[in-house]
Amino acid sequence: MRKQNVSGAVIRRLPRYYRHLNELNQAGVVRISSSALGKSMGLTASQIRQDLSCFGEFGQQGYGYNVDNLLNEIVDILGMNRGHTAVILGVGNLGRALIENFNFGWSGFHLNAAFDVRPEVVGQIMAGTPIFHIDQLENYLREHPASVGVLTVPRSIAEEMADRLVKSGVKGIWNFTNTELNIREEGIFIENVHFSDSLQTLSYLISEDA
Amino acid sequence: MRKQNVSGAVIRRLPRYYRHLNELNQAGVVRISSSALGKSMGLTASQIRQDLSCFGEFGQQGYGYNVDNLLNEIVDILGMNRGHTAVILGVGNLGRALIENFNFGWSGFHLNAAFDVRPEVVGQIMAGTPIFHIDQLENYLREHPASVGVLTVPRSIAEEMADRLVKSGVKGIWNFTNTELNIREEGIFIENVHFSDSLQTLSYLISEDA
DNA sequence: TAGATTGTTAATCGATTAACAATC
DNA sequence: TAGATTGTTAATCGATTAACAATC
Repeated sequence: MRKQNVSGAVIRRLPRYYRHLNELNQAGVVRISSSALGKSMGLTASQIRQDLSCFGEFGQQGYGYNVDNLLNEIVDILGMNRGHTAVILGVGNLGRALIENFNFGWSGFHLNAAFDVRPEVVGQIMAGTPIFHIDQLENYLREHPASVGVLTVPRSIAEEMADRLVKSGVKGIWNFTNTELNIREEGIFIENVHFSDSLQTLSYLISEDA
Repeated sequence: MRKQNVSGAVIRRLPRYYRHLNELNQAGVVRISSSALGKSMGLTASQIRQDLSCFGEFGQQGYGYNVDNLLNEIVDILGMNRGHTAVILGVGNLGRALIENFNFGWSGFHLNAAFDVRPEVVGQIMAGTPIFHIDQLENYLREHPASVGVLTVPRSIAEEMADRLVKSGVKGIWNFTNTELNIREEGIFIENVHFSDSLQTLSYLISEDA
């Protein structure tokens, strides 16, 4: 797998491949051609073959792709089989929603712990996830390293918490705080989930031409 | 404002402009040049001028852009001043997080109501938003049309709920269900917030080359 | 074998960047 | 006026699509 020259556009399509192949797999489909997959996903066959060729040769002439095999390749490409771990900072409504309803395992992650300051939640175990006081963050991460820190704290402390996560060795930050984090450390990746950007895009689309 | 030929890439940058200009405005900055704005946002001056020129001429030679004025233009372009309204379907953890913590007003929306089936929540008023039984959806929307329906229901009923929203006249669906909705009606827009796609992208980035 | 479909190279299309005349 | 900076046209770069020889 050579990932040096892979464009962001290709990377962002990989999770969609994962989702679609998963559905095909569960529906019992054994093989699929790039044109059939493309049709069902709204992509061209060319694009699918081009995308996959960034990572290897997974198909067979005259046959297409074995669904199960390709699914496993995508899992490997996405790094979903590396035993990644996560901790959540901020157990407000959104933090709780992630703890209780989001399936980290489905994306190859294990959620180790969550952190907050509020006495009502600190010490609890929520859907199997222990909640510690934020003061314990550094100690905890020293013992139990996390691949990713999930930021669901208030905007006002986002930057500070992000710094603490990075200092404690996370490789990525999953940022729900609707701020642009100014991390410039080498090799730290930030993935933003900006609800308001998303809603504003929708606003644009539904608004009549003026 | 002519929006026929505006590419998705440009549209997705508009909310970022909104965010940055807002911060500049609050910091008391009165004017800014495309090169200064670009530097602070990590874009080229060319791109900013090119982007804005899709919608009009908002600057002045030798001066740059008036921050307050440009901010208003972006608000108008994004349709944030059209009195858009929203309803939420599904008051689980995520629905509640949006009701209680997400600032719809900041994106130009008013959240009118939410819908669920669970007796514990139906009839409640949550952070000012009334929660009705889903059976009341059509009646309610007939009286109080909504621009957008927010889908925070379980995956299993996502498609069905989306259909009901579309039949009741929403123009857009803000989809948090991690499924691809198969709406093909003319002029209905779907904006997906796929948490797992986002986390898997991060997984790819933090995973070492194999 | 004949038909199907791959991986890859070449062609096209679109988006970003650079350059510059216009002008505040 | 001189300096700065726009809006826009042209050049470059990158991503998508088309074509096709290789081959299962």
